Amino acid sequence: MNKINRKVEYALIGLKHMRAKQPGELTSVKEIATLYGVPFEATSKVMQVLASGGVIRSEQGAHGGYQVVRDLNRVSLFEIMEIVVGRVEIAKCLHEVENTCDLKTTCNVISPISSLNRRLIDFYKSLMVGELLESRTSVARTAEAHA
Amino acid sequence: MNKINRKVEYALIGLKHMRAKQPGELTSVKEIATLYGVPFEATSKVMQVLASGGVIRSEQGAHGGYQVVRDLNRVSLFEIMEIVVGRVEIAKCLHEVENTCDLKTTCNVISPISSLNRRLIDFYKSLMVGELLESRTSVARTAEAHA
DNA sequence: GTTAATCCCGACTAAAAGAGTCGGATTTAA
DNA sequence: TTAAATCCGACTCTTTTAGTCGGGATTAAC
Repeated sequence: MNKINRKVEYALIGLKHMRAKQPGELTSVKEIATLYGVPFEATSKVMQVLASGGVIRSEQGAHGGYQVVRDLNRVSLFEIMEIVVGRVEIAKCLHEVENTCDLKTTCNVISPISSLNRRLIDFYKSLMVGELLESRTSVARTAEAHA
Repeated sequence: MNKINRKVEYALIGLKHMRAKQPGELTSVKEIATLYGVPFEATSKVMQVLASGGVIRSEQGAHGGYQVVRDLNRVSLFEIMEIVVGRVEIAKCLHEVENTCDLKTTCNVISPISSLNRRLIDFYKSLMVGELLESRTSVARTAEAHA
């Protein structure tokens, strides 16, 4: 529970890497995959989604690649999560469309859960990716060699 | 992703129900199960865990049941989650014991992720169950009949 | 002391979500 | 034309989540 999605992780890895580049410089998925040891196809798909979400842009063809186009200090983790994994919702009963929870009429915690959901979203919205990627905690037990 | 565990949900349902009772009054799992339509066995197990965690206490035998023993305004959601689902950790690479992430040496986002994890924990720690269970949001689209 | 209601506990099965792979298509610099 | 890259859908494998089952232990009521 509460585990961060692998996709979000790949997104962060990619964003952190691309962010350090010169303006206009492109990064291929291959570059990211070999450098950080992440699976090529999976990472590739995440980049595509980030591109369609407008956070990065792609250039096709040989010598193509990706590049960050938005100011990551103004992109929240919430936005990344919505782009990469879809709706950020803590419980099924909050889902408008396919309302799958069958406790609806009897449940006594819809309000608390929906409240929790709102606060969690606020938390993620307040967290800017740029700032997050800069964090350098002393607790990281293993070196971040390529940072 | 980010979905709240069913177990946590049952815990909240049970706690909210028991909290409204007279001091000393016991609640059986059957009562909760029939009232809110939650599965008996699953809910039962959650209550046992909550009891072993010291949030509620159990009385065995006929006319037995559970009862809240701690001030829920001083019990954080973090505590409940740790009791009910175990370690609150956002990524495998943060897990000391079974360190399953194989990107460790190359990963460039350990610090950000561990930072995120800490903030999320702080968020959950700051959220008191008592206060949460009182929330009555206007957005709850379906009535909470038995509240 | 028997019964019925309750908590207690481990093992099991089924369903859903997560993670990754594969095949092939499209685009474009060289 | 070729090679390097993005693009995309379908598929499998694994892990997690959710729930069930069978039986055991405790205790109030009769």
